[in-house]
Amino acid sequence: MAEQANVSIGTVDRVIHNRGEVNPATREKIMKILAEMNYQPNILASTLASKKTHVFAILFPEPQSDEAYWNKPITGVRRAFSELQQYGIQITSYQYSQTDPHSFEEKAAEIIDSHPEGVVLAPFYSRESKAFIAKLNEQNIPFIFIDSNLKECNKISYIGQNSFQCGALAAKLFDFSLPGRANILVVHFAKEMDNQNHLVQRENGFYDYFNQTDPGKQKTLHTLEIENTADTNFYYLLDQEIEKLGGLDGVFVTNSQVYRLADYLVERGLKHVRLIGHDLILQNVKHLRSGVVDFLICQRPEEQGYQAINTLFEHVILKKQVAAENYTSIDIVTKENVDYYKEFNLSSYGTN
Amino acid sequence: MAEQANVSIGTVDRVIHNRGEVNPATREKIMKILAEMNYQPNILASTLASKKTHVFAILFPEPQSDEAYWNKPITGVRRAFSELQQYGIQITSYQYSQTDPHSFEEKAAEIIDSHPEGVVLAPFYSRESKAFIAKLNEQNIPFIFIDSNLKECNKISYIGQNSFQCGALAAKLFDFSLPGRANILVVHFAKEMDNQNHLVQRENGFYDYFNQTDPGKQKTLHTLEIENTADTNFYYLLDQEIEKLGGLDGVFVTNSQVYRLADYLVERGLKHVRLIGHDLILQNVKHLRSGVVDFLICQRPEEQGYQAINTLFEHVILKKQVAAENYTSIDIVTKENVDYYKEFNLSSYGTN
DNA sequence: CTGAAAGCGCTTACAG
DNA sequence: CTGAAAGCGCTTACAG
Repeated sequence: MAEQANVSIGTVDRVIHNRGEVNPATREKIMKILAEMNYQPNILASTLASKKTHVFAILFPEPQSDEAYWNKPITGVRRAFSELQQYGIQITSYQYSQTDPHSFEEKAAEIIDSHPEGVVLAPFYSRESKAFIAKLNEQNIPFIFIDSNLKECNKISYIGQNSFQCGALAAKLFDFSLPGRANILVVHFAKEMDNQNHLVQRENGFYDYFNQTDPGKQKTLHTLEIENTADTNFYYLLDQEIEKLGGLDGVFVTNSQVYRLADYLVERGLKHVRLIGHDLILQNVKHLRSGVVDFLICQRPEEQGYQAINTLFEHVILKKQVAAENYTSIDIVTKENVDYYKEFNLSSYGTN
Repeated sequence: MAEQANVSIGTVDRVIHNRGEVNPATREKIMKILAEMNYQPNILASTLASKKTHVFAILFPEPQSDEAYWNKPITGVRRAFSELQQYGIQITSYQYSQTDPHSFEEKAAEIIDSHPEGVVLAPFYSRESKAFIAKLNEQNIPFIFIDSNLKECNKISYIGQNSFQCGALAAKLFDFSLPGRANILVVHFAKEMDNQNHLVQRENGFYDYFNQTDPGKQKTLHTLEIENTADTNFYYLLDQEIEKLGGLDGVFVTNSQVYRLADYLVERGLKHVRLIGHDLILQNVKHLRSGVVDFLICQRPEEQGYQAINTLFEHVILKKQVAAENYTSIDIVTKENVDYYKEFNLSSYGTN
């Protein structure tokens, strides 16, 4: 190593990790030799010697059931953990309610108190997220967004889809399969969405596609917001809407709750309606196989969880440069290829 | 560790790696304690101490150009290498000609002579591949198939698509966008394919779909084999074929050379023809963006290369159980989502 | 058949 | 400001 090439030993370490206490002259000398020999630290030896531990915190929405979407990113986090625990990585998981912004604030405060070395969060509530981010920035804790993005804050990285483009893709698929005149409904199973919300961005992409390609206004588009509760009270809303439109040819549901619309279509015997929605959850797959749902536009949530942790590791431990925006693929899933989108599933890891 | 719990030290190592020379009684005792404490070896320490090196060989077709398909799996191999070289993994790359089975045999012989600890191969020529595999089995060298599969040989794993299902998916997309009567051509840019060949399996899946769903024979299907050379002499073949069919509504090209058919359609001004093919190479993407190609059915070749090496590492070094068939996703790529299928690209690593 | 020693490339107190 | 020593959890010859 550089030590024999020059003088000291632990001094080399001091300059590599610049923990001061080094004569500028010798520092220069060592730096030069390091550069010359293109020194690459051996992380194996390094983590073996320093029995240090690095804790990351994740802050995700609580899954509404065992089959719900938000279980999947956690699976990916676990896989990353299983690979990185040998480097002393620990992960603490925090969950907030999808209907209670206050729970987000509570968990965020807990995270701040625990002083993690990095955070992965899904910024579901944008106001509360911004407050949290301000705190993280104050304390110089690096963070990564997953699933949806917030502009203009110094995140390490965003990992997720381009929501606008998801909407455009859904539009294309309707365009492809519904030639001529058609009534298409866009359904949000959510309430009070602000403009940062990625469901709104999906909607925007959808409308934009037809604005670009359908100057003759062959397609009649309409949007409906339905509160995200588990009941079937929304059926009458749809009945009304369809009557108003004078028939229905297609429905685009902007999130993973498309199965609820599928249930409705089955209940009402509306077999000819093209239905497109998002995400590969069990209930959606059932309706995809039976032909009620035509296409599911999917992300790879396990992959996203896995990548988020890995990216944090690369940034925090390996001090590598990481990409600021990591847009994941927008997958079109049909009955024919659905079997090949089953992501890995692991047994048990102690992610907490 | 177990050492103080009992007696020795290097003896524990001897039983863990069973290099004999251990009294059966003490062996039992140590085994028991190991099990009790659920001993997990520390690979970091292990690879640090034993400055061993593990060499893997890869045997892929030679890319026909800088933009050709077979560059992509190599990129994935490089990425895996960059992560695993710290564990002493080395990779030697061998390439054979896609038009000369003999070159495959030559490279295979070189690999055998080099005594690698594992092999990843694309079994392009099935007869030659079988001979190679027989040798590998003889010498107990584990191997993994990538891209296409060979049944009934004790491979560690297959990593690639289900080709039959790719064909079915292509059929579905035509079915979806060409209602009623239609003439659809299946084009192979290849010659003398045996039945193991994955292009043939794609064709089979395609025909099977319509056999299942089109009892009224609304679709007229026909297959054409065109030798895989770089010229445009095949244009007249297509002209003839179209005349015979009395018009053309769709073409399915079973491999990545769909851009050649796109060139033909542009040249002949056949704008209304639906065109579906395989794989995300530059020339195909160009035609996808311009609207000549409607859908590309894609695999993730970088991902496959990456996974192949990782799987070999897990089997050979980590002694883990690995999945025997690792079917990768069958992605539908359109103009709208193509930007999100650009896989990672790395600068330079010394894979050879 | 089984110890005990040296060393892998680093980090971490601890002397000076 | 800078050495020198001990140790991380393992492996590898080398003695007995």
